[in-house]
This record gives sequence, structure tokens and C-alpha cells, in this order.
Amino acid sequence: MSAPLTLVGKGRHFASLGIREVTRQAGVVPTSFYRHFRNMDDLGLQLVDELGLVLRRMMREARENVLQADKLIDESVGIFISHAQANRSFFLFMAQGLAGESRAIQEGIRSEMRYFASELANDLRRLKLVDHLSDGDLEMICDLVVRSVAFSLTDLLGVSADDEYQVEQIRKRTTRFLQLIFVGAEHWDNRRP
Amino acid sequence: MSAPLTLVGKGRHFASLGIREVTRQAGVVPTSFYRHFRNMDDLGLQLVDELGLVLRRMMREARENVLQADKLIDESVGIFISHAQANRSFFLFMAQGLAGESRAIQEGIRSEMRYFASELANDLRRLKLVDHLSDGDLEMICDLVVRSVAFSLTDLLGVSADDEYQVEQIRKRTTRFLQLIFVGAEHWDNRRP
DNA sequence: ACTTAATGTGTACGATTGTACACATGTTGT
DNA sequence: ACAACATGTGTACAATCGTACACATTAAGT
Repeated sequence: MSAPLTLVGKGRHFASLGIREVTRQAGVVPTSFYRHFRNMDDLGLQLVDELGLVLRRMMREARENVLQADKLIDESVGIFISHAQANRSFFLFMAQGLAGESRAIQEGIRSEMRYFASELANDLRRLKLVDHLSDGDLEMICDLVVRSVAFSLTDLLGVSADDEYQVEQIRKRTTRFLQLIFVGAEHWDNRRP
Repeated sequence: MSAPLTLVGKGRHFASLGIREVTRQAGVVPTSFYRHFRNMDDLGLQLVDELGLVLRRMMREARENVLQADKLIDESVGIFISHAQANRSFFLFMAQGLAGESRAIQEGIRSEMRYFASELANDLRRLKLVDHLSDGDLEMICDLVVRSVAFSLTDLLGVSADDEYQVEQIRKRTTRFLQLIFVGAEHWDNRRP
């Protein structure tokens, strides 16, 4: 399963990978592929499942490290960036899959993102940071947060991991996005019809 | 050039298309491909250029139709959705290209988005809606707006164009995203260090 | 220890791929 | 009308593709 990720990490698009290519990278004969996966879509779906684990690990680390609320955004963005770099190929796969050609993979990734957003909503509730928001509004806001971060992901994956200047720019920009969203959230409810 | 778009519209990913496939769709013999494009990447780049035209048409229509500032968001989202549906394949190509395998295409699409964001910033300035914001902050905010809309695009392209209920949900959600961002923008500058 | 299941190998085949080359057809400018 | 050019065609070939099948090896359960 790491073979397709390696190839994706080298710049290939998952949709353009073939069975032979993957098995070659895995150092295995093509027909062995069918011992584990029915086809490339099936492989992709299993990768989505593993992606879920990666995201959960990231969430856990964020929860452990974010102690004071005032550093919440900075810390979270930092953790996100370091995980994105440590699992570069996984996140590349995720970014590709969002507009990929398999509807099932697309839906799988989208579902992981929804889960992530709902967990974020729980955490914010728990930290008593959003008492003035309805559940629906909070969910909407967390969705926007997750989307913004996911989009920053594509920025991040576009630059070399050791180009510290660019990474820092992306970190700052993402942080400002989230600050802006939370400023909006603070002043939100008086705006509802 | 419409052949690859047709294929993308049928659910294929641009990165997985081959020369023969494209020429077959175009009703032309494979070797004719080389009369127009050096390779698939070249084709993709030319599509990005045409995508620019589509986006500019959309901007123009938005500028003509948005008369009162209070309807700005609703109108713009509406225009965006109708254009996205009228040029479904083009926008699918755009969504795919953002995480595609050609760095050049990626950068091309990103550049179109930056241009779009900067035009939006100009318009907001012209409408005197953002006098309290610095240029840098305004640019950041417009960037976030464009990204959010672009992400909604992937939602929109995932549902059938005549599933009116789903489309309406996406329209409402996108509108709320933008409202939230603008609420944040209104209360922004006191937050700067 | 012996059976059973899981996984990898080797060979094979027809379909499809990218691309080279020579040739045909249509279009444009003079 | 005729040359120059743009575009499409036909043929060809080696490389690669997905996948079927029979067989070998390793791991697990009894």
C-alpha cells in the first residue's frame, strides 16, 4: 500500500497509476496485486481508510498540545503543517482524491473531512469558546475552517518541504485565514435573519 | 480542445487521459494530435488559458449584475453557480488541475485564482465597502473568499446539476461562508498586532 | 506434523499505448 | 493559378497494459 503513495509522492497522479506500475514499485509481480485489491479503486479506498488514521493521530496530538485557548490557532496550524510534511504523500493523495475520478474515493475523503470538522466543533464547545453559536452555525464554521486548511494543504504540498521561507508564508497566511474566520464567528449571531 | 473536456465531463480525470483517447473522442486519427499540441501537458496548458476566458466572462457578468451592495454575496454566488453548471467540464478540469500532476498546469490555475482574487479586491475597494482594511489584509480576505468558493465548486460538481435540492443547499452554504468571512472582515483591523 | 489458507511467481495473450514517417487533402496569400 | 502551409490520414512497431491460469512458497491453525 505504500507503493502508490511513493509514486504519488514523486509527482504522479493517483488516477494515472496502473496496476503494473504499482506492483513494480512494490517490487512484486503484477499478478500479486489481485491478492490484495480488486482493482485500483479498491486500493484507493483502502488508502482513504488509512488516511483516516493519519488524521486521527493529528487530531489527538492537537488536543494534547493545545492548552491555552489563545494559542489555539497558532498551535493547530503548526501541528497541521508538521503532519502534512511528515505524511506528505498521504496528504497529496488526499488533495488529489478530492477531485479524483472515483466517486467512492471522493466521497470517502469528503467524509473524513466532515468527521474532522465535527470533532473540531466538539472541541470548541468543550473549551467554551463558542457559547453564543447554534449547533448549525458552529458546524458551518468548522466546515469552513477545515476547508480553508485543506486548501492551504495544496499550497504546502506545492512547495519543497525545506523551503522554510515559503512554508513560513503559508503558515502565516493559514493562521490569518483562521483568525479572520474566528473574528467572524465572534460577531456572528446578530447577523442571522 | 473540447474533446478532453468532454471526457472530463464524463467523469474521467485529465491526468489519466491518453493521446489516443483524446483523438478518438475528437473523431480524428491519433497522429493529428501532434499538429496542435506537443503532448498532453501542452494541451492542458492551453485549456488553462481558455479557462481564464471563462472566468473573465463570469467576472464581467457579476460586475454588471451586482448593483446594490447588500445583495452582493447572494448575486455573486448565484452567478458563480450558474456559470459553474454551464461550463461544468471546464470547472471540473480546474478542480482536477489544482492537485494535478503537471506542475505547470497547477501553477496556471493557481495564477488564474490569484488574478480573480485581485480583481475582487479592486471591486470591493471601488464599492467603498472595505475602507478600513489595508491592502494586504484585503488581498488576504479576497484570497480566502476565492478559495472558499473554489472549494464549494468541488461540492457542486459532485452533485447532478438538476438535483435542485442539493444545489440549493450548496448555494446556501457558500453564501453563509462568505457572509461569515465578511463579518470577520468588518471587525478585522482592531485585531492586528 | 500436517492440513489449509495466504501470498508470491512465471508465462501467456490480446488490447492499447505513444510516436515516427510518408502521403493526402484542404486553405491561404499572391 | 500556383506555391506555401496547415491539417488530417494510413501504416507501422516496440512498449506497456490488464488479467487469466497453473504453480511455488510461506504462514497459521489444528
